[in-house]
Amino acid sequence: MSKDNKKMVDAITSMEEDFAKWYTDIVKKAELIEYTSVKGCMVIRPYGYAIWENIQRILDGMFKETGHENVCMPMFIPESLLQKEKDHVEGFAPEVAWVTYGGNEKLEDRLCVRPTSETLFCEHYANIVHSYRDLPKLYNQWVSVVRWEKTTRPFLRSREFLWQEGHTIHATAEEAVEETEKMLGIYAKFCEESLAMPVVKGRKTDSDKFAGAEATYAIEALMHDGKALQAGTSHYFGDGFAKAFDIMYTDKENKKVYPHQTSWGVTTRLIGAIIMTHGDNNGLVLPPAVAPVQAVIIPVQQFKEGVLDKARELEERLKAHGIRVKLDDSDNSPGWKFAEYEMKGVPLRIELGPKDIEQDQCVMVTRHNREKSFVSLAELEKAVDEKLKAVHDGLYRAALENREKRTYSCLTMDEITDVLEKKGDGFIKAMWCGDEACEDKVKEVTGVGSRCIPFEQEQLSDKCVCCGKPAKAMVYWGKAY
RNA sequence: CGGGGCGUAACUCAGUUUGGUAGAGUGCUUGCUUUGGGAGCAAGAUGCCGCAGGUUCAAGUCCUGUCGCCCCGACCA
Repeated sequence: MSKDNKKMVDAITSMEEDFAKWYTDIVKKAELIEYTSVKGCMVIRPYGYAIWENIQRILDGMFKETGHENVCMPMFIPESLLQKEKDHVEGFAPEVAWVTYGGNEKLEDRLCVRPTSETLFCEHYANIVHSYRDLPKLYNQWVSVVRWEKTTRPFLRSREFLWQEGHTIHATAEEAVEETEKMLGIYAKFCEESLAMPVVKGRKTDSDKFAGAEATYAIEALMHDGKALQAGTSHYFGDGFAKAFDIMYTDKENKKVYPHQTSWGVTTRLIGAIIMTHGDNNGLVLPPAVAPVQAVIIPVQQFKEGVLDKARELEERLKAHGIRVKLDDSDNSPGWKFAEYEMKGVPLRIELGPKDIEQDQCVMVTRHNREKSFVSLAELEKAVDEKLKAVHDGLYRAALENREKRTYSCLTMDEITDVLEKKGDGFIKAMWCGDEACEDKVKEVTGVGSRCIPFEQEQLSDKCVCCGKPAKAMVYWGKAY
């Protein structure tokens, strides 16, 4: 390990020592969350919430650009409504929280706290969709949902979590399929362009489908420890929900027909993905697009005449340039501040002391590689733009490299076991016959489950890795969060 | 839901074996000196020892119960 990369912050457990502890250390020390007295329910603190706000702002813009409108559904679903689609209720019933009393009165029809809102949207669509002229409806909502998880982890699996859920309804199957794919594409684009996180786009196997869906698509990312994380999903429902909820419209030929639906979502889990994709042993590393603070200015010998004034001048210039900038003029030592903002993952640090002012320059250090450079103050704005872009590109490249380094092609079960043992966790590419029994067996024998059937297929062989019968598709396998 | 760990100051933890005045480091407050990688000295403030019962002259410590959290597995965004 080079001098430039050595661990400067002792407060964080190193990821090689204990990845899980490293993760929780970061989440706490970077002040993203605080635990509460209810298991699995966390306080998202200002710094953590600001990341979510940036994610929201960018994604919401992308949704609006593609014609979606925001709505807000109630948080309660009567049990009778949840029951209407058989697969859906079977999938979610084990993890819903129930409201059984209203004040002192026991409720006749108990209410579940929404674990997802398909049923609510369906009830509503049944009321407002009557003619082909009413279609499509492209709705989205930003809300929290509750799923009573047994084991919980901040951002990755909490009992209440924030998300957006898009719910659309279309005249034709083709249109709905197109929507499903389009939204998956938007998620992938967002992950790559805003989170600097490469993802694999693909379809889930039938056993992994959303409860009630005809097809589920997902983007899968590989974390630093070689485990896979589902970063977003998009579902095609066909007309299954429409039939269950009796949603019909009159088409151009004056015939009553069923519409076709989709739903898609990403959650605050994305914050967990950012941590585990880019973070290092000095703390969080944030992609510039969603960093609450993109550049921090740290004055050195700030008590000396003119230093703070100059620092404020830089702050104003960068603000005017549209940079989210913070000047830390607290009386902590510069060294303390360096460590603090590294822990918090601020992409760019700008140091300014008497020596710099004398030479009309400042020092810039990029968080991901700690590269230091001297920049003439005349070029401040231009340099910041370049550095932030360099951080984004550097993060993306490193994440992609990690994924490629940890992606292995295997032709037999023994090869899978062998690779996992010798190289550690990662993505395993292997052929599959399409039989669920084989999928289960791979998981049982090797420990890796199917992540997705990627859109970008490769013909590794013509035989299933498990049974040897003709293969239908190449599948990405991995251990998952 | 199974396995493991833990609840004592804001944080990390010692003290529980063998009952006897509630502790340390960090942080916090104030002052002075410092400032280019978590500064130094001095003075201060901070505790229903998770909760409820019990045993005892006496419980952080022993007994019974209970609540909660963290980690690892199976399931899930």
